[in-house]
Amino acid sequence: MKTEPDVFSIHDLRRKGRSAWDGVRNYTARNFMKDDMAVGELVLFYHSNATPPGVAGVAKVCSKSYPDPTQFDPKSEYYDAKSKIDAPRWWLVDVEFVEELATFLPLPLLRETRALADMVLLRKGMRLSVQPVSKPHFKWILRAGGASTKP
DNA sequence: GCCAACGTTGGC
DNA sequence: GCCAACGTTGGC
Repeated sequence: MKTEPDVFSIHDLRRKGRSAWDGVRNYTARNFMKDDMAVGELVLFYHSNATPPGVAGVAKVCSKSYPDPTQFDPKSEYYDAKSKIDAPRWWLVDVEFVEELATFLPLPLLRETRALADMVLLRKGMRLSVQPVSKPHFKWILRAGGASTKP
């Protein structure tokens, strides 16, 4: 899951403990949250639009998917007038803090790592803010980042 | 700040 | 259903 650290960083998640992953307004990313993420599943926490960008930590899915409440709030920047209470367009999950990586893994390092050559994150033009990570890639990142989390 | 890549919108 | 125009993401 990608987030801009200026907006919401791994430290913000550690401080809050858990957070609703609201504001996602891309259908493909939404579908992953709505249909594919199970409670207890581990998540890589990626800092985008940072210098450098990279994987900063580990989180965990801690709710089933439910409609993103910000879509119904006219005062929210994520308000969607086309969304109806009985037919929500946008869904999310809650995530909880697991750990910050002992070693931040910057994007250039990931790019030069052969074991990650076919990682979704590294594909040309990939912009999805919620995307799948294969088990081998996940394990490599936990190990390289000095994580204590077991996959 | 630039711009490539991609997604969405809306006219037809 | 097509596709041009536009908006957004996000690395650099």
